[in-house]
Order: sequence, then C-alpha cells, then structure tokens
Amino acid sequence: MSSVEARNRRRRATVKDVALEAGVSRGTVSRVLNGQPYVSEDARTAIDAAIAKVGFIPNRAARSLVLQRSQAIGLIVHEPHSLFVEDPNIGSILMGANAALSEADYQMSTLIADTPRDVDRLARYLSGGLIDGVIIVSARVGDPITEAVARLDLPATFVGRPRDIGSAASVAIDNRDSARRITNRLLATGRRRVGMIAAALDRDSGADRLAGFVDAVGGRFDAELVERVPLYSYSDGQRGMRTLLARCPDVDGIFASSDAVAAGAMDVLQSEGRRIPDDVGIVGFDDSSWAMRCDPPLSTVHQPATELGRAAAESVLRQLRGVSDESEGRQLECPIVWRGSA
Amino acid sequence: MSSVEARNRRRRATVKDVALEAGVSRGTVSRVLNGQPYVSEDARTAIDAAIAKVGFIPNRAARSLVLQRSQAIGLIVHEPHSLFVEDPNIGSILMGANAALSEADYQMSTLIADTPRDVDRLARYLSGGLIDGVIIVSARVGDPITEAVARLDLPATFVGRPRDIGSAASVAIDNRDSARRITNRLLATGRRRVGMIAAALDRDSGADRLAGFVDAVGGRFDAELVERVPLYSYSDGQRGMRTLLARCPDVDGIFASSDAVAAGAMDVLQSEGRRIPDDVGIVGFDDSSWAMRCDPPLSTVHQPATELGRAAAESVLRQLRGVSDESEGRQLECPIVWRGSA
DNA sequence: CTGAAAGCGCTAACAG
DNA sequence: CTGTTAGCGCTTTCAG
Repeated sequence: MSSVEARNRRRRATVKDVALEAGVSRGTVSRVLNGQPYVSEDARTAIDAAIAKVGFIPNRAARSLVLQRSQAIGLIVHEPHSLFVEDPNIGSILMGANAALSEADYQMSTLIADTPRDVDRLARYLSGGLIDGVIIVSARVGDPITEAVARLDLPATFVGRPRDIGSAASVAIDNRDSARRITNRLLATGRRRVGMIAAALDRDSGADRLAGFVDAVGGRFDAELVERVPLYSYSDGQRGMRTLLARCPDVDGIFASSDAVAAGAMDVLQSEGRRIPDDVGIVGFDDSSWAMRCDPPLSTVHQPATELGRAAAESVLRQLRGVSDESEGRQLECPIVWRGSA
Repeated sequence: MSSVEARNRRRRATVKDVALEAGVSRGTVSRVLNGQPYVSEDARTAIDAAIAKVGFIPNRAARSLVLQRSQAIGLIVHEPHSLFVEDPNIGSILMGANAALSEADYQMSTLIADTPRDVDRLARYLSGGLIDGVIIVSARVGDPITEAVARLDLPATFVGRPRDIGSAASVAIDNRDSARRITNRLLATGRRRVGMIAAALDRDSGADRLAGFVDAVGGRFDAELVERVPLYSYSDGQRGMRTLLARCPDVDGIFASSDAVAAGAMDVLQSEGRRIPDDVGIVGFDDSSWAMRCDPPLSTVHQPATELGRAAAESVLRQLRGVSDESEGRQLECPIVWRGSA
C-alpha cells in the first residue's frame, strides 16, 4: 500500500482552499499566515479552523519564489571522505552553527562536497534561490566552491581563511600564534631537543602550525627535528614518530600538529620505552576527544570549534541583514590546556 | 564594499532575459534548458550564447514550484549534540548516502535536529516542497519527526528501525543476532564468567544488543554480570567496568555495547592489573576507529555504516520513482572482526 | 520547430 | 479590516 499511496499523493491544500473554506480571500489568509496586524478576530478564527480542517501546509518553494529568500543557510563541508568522518572539530562546528541559526529561525542545510561531481551539483544548487547564504568549512586555496560562491555573490562566511578569498568574511583561529605559544610552554619545561611532527602542510592550518613552531624554537631550530607527514591522523603520528625517533634518538620534546598525531606518537614513544613526560614531553593541537584518552592526558591547544561555528553563523546572518560585517577576518582565542603529557 | 554589494545585488538574469537576448520565446529557452528535442540548431546556439552572455542561472525555487519536485533529499540526524560529534557511524552513513544520491544527481541536504525548536522548524521545512524525500537517522520511538514525515506522507527511509514506524521502509542491522554471534564467539574461547556492559537501553540498538547477549549465554545467565550504563561512551565504559569489577571480581569475559564502551572498560581492566586477553577477554560493537586504537586491538562486530547510508539512499530513490520498495525492513550483514582482545 | 498563454502557490500593493 | 490584482521565474500545453 505504501507504494501506491506514494504514487498519487493527494494534492496538498493551498491558500485558495483555505480561503474558500473560511469564506475569505487569499490575501486575508496570507495575512494571518504571516502574523500581520489588521485582521479581524472573526476572520482569524475562521481561517485557523479552515487551516486545521483542510490540513494546510504552506509551500515554501512558492514562498521563496516571491520573497526571494528561503530562510535557509547552507553549510558546506568540502572534504574527501575520510577527513569528514575523522575530524573531531567538524561536528562541533556544525552544532555551533546550527544553534545560532536555529535561534534566528533559519534552517541549516549541511552540504557535502566529496567528489568533483558533488562540487558541480552544489554550485548549481547554491544558485537556485533555495539558500540565502553559506558557511564554508575547510575550503582550500583555488577551491571551485569558493569561486562559485563569489560568482553568485552569495553572502558567505568562511571557517578558516584560505589565502584567496579576498575580502570575504571569515572566522578562524590563529594557528601560528597558538603553535608558538604551546611550543614555548613546552620549551619552558626545560627540554633541549624539541621536535615536531608536522602534518597537512598543504593546508594553511598545517603550514601555520609549523611556522609557529619555527618561531618559537628560533635560533635553536634544527631541520632534523621536524618530520613531515601528510595527514592529521593517528597512524601518521605513529609513522612520523618512528622516523623521527630513528633519526634523533635524543629528542626530549614533541609538538604534534594535532591530537590524533600526538596520540600516535605517544603510543610509539611508550612502546619504545620512553616515559612521558619524564623522558619526553609531548603536546598536541585541537583538544579533541583524543586528548583525554591519552595516558597521561595530553597538553594541547583548545580549538573553540563550537564558537567558530556560532560566530560564522552570526556573520552570515549579519550580512543577510545588510549590516556591514565587522567579523571580516575575525580570529578567536585558543587557550592552552595543560595536562600531564608535558 | 562587500556589504554594499550584498544589499543591492544585481537582479539575476531570467529566462525572459535570455529569450530577449537570443530573439526567441521563453518556451524555446526552457526547451533547451531541459534538453528537449525539437529545437533548431540555430535557436540552440543563439540561446547558449545568450545564456553565457547574460550569465543566466536557473532559479530552482521557481522550478520546484512548477515541477513539484526539487531534486533534493534531506538526511535528518536527530541527535543531541554530543552523540552527533562522537558517533563514528554517522559520518560514514552520510558519506554512503551522499555517494548514492550524487550518482542519481540528487542534492543531499543534511538537517540536524538538536533542540525541540529544531524539530518544529524542520517539520515546517520538510513540508515546503523543497525536499523530495528523506532519510532519517537515529529516530527514537515516538519521535515527532517520524510523525511529521508520516503526516506529510513524504517518501522516507529509516536507518535503523524504531518499533513505531509501521510499514515504512528501513535499512538496519540485526543488533540482536550480531550480539548473539559475537558473544558466542567469546564464550567459545572458554570463558566461564562473561559479563556485559549494556549501554543505551532506551534505544532499540542498545536493548537488542542486550537481548542477543542473553540469548547467547542462555542458561548460564547471571543478572549480576550485566551492568547498565546510559551512553555508548568511553567514560560510561570506564564507569560500568569499575562497578562490574567491584561486584564480580571473577569476571573473565566482557561484551561491551560499543567500541567506545569497550575502550573505557579495557583501560579500567588494565589499570586494575588484568591482562587482556589472558585474564579477561573483551569484545565490542561497531568496528569504529576506537577498535584499532585499543591495545590489544579490539575484536568487534563490523557495522557496515557506509552501506547503510547507500542502501537508505537507494531506497528513497526507489520510492521516488514509484517502484514498490522491496527494501522495507531490509537488514544488512555485520561480519565479526576478530582481533587480539579475546 | 516555435510563440503565446496559462498557471504552480504564495505575497504585496492598492483600492475600497 | 478585506478583496482584487499582479506578479516571483519557470514549464507546459496548444496552436500554429
């Protein structure tokens, strides 16, 4: 039966049906629908009853068409499979953005760009008037999505700040400064041979974290002590640590590009018999669920992921209201969380 | 400048503009837009040129309105904050569904229902004609979203199968059978006192996993050996294990409701000096990233999350095409992955 | 092969 | 306070 019903779904009631039923005009129905003043009590009650009786539900496509807005904001996540599933921050960014949009009565629609085909379809979708603005998470430099959004000149705010977004609004963290601060903190514990496992150098975040590390070690910099790995992942952390340890057995401090990397590194260090933090101090980046699961718990940089999402949402909303958006290039604070690993 | 531009965005070109520019009628423009036959070569080239010249982008709201479909599918995740961020399966379900929908040229729009307010807005949004069908992840019994979808009679497929969805389509795993199988495997290693840390009993998945465990132990069932905890989380795994260990120090096998729970339990067991798998064998459920991070790696039930997403997407698509949906109540296989923890 | 015209469902002036 | 009237941008008969 379900399939038959699905075929010929009964025609939905429209404002016209409601008007007929209530014995008023469509205009009046529209007025009560939009909570406008100047509607008699009688008309209002008649219409409310009619709405309930015919089971009227407004059609948003029609509404968007005439109003030229949809009361929906897209949140675009441009990530290949794996990262989306693994990145602990994305979920928090989503929740933060959703909370802010929800308060403003906007529907958030998360759109995933996984394959090139997705990117194309997405570009078409965005142009459709079904979405009033977008939040873009993890765009890369030269991203086709960025271009599409610019072309459509759709109100947009980036989470993170790729170099090529011009004067577009963004909210981000200062990866370089945060990396510098936590490295300094690690150095302050008296370590002499501090290395780094530097992941994701093809992204701004990865490159900036390395730059911050270099800033901090300053004159003591030794290229031997930096091991580069492709991803912010546990297994790359293991791999990187093994290589680094083989090359520099005297290393006594590690700054890992992310908590997952740190966790991998820590497991390798411990299985090689190094005590943490006694023999080697280690710090990470993200303050994700990995951090608390480490033993000892990881000292790390806290990323305010929920706040990033919320701030990005507020920024798009501001653009929608036509307020000049002060948050262009806004940066959020990243407190250092000092635990037992260094 | 960006804010000024954002205010008076230039009016977008419409079919009318294209028609004028190409010197044809709107009807003809529409025909080439939809790749219909019976358009002269001349008209076609003129129109293509005009489209490029005026920068025409079709308005999907208008299109949806007349076509009564939007070529978009909603994927609804109904979870309070924390779980969305933590549940490793959700990300994979998303990717699987997105892949299938993308192939069929549908846009997937992920909608989060976090607060009651979200649920309301969502119900309105769904009714709007902006979405042709929905995939619903992690609905609970008595879920208002379920009711809204039923009322709208929107093509829908559930991932998981709450008791109250009637004859609606769903794709799920057999939690009970899988739990039974892995418990049996654990029992087959010769354990005499096998307990369970049973999480999330308010959900079908949690209750079914416990039922499967009970099936497997059969006559040897001892209520003392079952510890109930609220969430599928690492910390509840720790808490549950501590309590269980205090009550039954002779326990020599553990079935944990999820990998995260197992990880927590394992850490407690080891810090209490129990060797795994020598003293205690432990198995989990999910085959998530937790499993490989355990030491020794966790034996567990593999959840085919990506396939669940894909199958759900295909099911909605089938309903949209009006094909009777054979997948109503479909179940996917969960292979057991045996590693070193038992 | 193509133009004209009607209409999807809704809102927003504009007269009453 | 309310009805009438025009569209929003697109597709789709129906005549040519």
